Amino acid sequence: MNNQPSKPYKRHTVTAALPYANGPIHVGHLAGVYVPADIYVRYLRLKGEDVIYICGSDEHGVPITIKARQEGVSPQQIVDKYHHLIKKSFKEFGISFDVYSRTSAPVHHETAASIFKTMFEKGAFIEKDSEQYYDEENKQFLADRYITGTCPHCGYEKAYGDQCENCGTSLSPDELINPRSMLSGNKPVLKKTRHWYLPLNDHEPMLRQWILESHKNDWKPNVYGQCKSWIDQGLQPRAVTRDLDWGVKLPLEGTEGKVLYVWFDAPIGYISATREWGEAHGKDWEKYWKDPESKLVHFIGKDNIVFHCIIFPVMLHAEGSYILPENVPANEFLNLEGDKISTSRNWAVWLHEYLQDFPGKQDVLRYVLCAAAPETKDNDFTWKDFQARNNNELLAIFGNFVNRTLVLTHKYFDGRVPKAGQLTDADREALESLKLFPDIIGKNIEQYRFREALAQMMNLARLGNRYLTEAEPWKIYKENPGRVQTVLNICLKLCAGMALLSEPFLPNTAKKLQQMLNLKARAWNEAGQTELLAPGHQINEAELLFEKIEDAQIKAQVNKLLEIRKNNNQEQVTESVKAPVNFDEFSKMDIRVATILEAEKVAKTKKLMKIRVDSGLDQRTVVSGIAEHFEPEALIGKKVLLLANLEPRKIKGIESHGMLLMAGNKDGALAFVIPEEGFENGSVIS
RNA sequence: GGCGGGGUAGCUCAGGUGGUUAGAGCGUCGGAUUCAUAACCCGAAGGUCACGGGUUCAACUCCCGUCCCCGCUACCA
Repeated sequence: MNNQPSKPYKRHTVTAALPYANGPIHVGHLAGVYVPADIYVRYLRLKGEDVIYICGSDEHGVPITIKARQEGVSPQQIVDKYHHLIKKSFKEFGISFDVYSRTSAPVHHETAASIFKTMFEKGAFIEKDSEQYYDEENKQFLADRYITGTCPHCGYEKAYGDQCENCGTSLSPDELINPRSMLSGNKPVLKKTRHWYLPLNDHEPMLRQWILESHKNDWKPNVYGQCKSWIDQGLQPRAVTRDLDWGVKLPLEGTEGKVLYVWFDAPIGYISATREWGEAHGKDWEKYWKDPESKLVHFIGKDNIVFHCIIFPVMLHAEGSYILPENVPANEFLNLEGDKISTSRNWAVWLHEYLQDFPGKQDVLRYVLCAAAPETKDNDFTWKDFQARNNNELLAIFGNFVNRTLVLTHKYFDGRVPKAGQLTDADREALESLKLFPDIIGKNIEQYRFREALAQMMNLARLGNRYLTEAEPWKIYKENPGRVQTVLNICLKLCAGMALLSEPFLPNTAKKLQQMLNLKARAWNEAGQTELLAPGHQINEAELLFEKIEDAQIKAQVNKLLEIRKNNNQEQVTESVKAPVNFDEFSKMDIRVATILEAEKVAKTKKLMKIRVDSGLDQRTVVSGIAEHFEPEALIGKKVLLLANLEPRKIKGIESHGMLLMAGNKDGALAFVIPEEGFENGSVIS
């Protein structure tokens, strides 16, 4: 990460991951992607660089069509709702996109279709036919999520084609017993369909050279390692089309009902957004994507590494005229109060709610999220930490130094910048240190070390506090007002430096401070210079930059989360009640007491145990997913309940005849279920 | 199970081609101070650098093994 190639770039193309338009933005998104990217581009702008910051809503894909169905509205209505909510909250929060577009925009459909077409004409795809479930009444192929049926594992009747919500198992549609189309309720039929695949494997030499060799030292370890892992495991062709009516239509004859797979069209959204910006501002957008002197950087979360480091670059490379990203600084995940953030479980701090609950405190959240950004490993957001960082750092160190300086300037010199006299060693030291900060902070930002950059920015304020305290102007004013002039002159210079250097991190605070100092906006490199404020310059009234956040406010937020946690636990209980069965259905089950004779772990699995049982009728082999909970030796001789007439099934090459019945609690622990006294093998449960 | 990332003070994190007393911020405790939103400033306590082996004159830093957390992946009848 340290050896930045010193290639000179003429311009910067910075993208932030497109938020999926099926929910609002939360602190995890901000800390991982939008805040770091925003700091980066604000810094580049202050350096006078040519930079464009691109984002937009990702609005295609099956989950949005599902959500639309559930709510009885069109997919467009869903994405409209979230697109506007997201766009508005970003704007209010101060994420300074040059353009925030959306993938349902006509310019995106055109761009994505055209890129597909170019690739198609260059022979970048392979075509393959396969059989997929089709709803004859609605005349359409069914996405995995649109097929429902009985879960082959737990018997839950409303399992989806990709996952059973009851037992959490991931499925494929052909595993479902008695599959039904969610559109018509009919039994779907298998029908042949044609799809286009991107042969990622053909591009392996390019990826090896580009990532493994030329970016070995400047990509983050998590990103580089993940890419290496994927490349070494061998890449597979990946379908780029789907049978769906929500998305970018294929620009080929005779392909009605087919759209680009969402992962293919989404990253192209960066390009179409740039095009939209270029057309609106009369700028040549293509330079930002095609000129090798443009530096392309993708800010994303770790879940997106493969798309931005492998798949999208392969697309760009196959298209032929595009540049590849110079870096992809992916962050890890942010947890909330110890638990994973979850949109569906409402376990999140939502940006639009934060903006309501803490009006005018955008910079506080920016500060906290940057200081605790998950740069090298997952991190935890807590309200207590939020409060502490505001009260003990922003307010006590940054705000306090500015306030002390301005109050003293007004008190002694009527708000006019005093003239510096003879400099002492301490004075010179302070000014020398100030000069170093633009470079120190800037270098850290350029290397995507935002936490360290922010800490350095705060060190400038610490330096100011120490200098001021040691100089003690309030003590010496009477006998030596000339000395006080020099001290405050230097303190004001430090404040002026802070007013510029804090801008990428705390843009609203920086602006406020610049207004208080009556300072015109300057370039980044001027921050270290000492003549920003001329003697005699009139400054404005001192206002507080930050206010204390009281315990009550924090308590309210914590309580809100506790309430959500409580609701989630209750919902889990009610949701897991299965559909009613009648007695006949129940009596089909042949459940018997059995004894475990042998048990061994199945090789190369985490959960599977191969178990030999005596069922009273016979001895048989059962494969059971309990290996995480028990040691094989501990099982031998144990009495268990056996579902004896479950259809045999091969698991990992082993034929399993039946199923062991276990009790499982909400923590995921398992326990045996057996008769109280030693009933003999074969005893029937009814 | 495979692959990747991580495991360093109460909390959030730095660090090192191996080399004297392992660093910072916040928190805690003590002192000093009053210009300042009980804030600032000074000082202290606090770490077997996940665990076990090995290489070495010397390892937190290199090698092997184990455990734990996160992600991808296989798998869950």
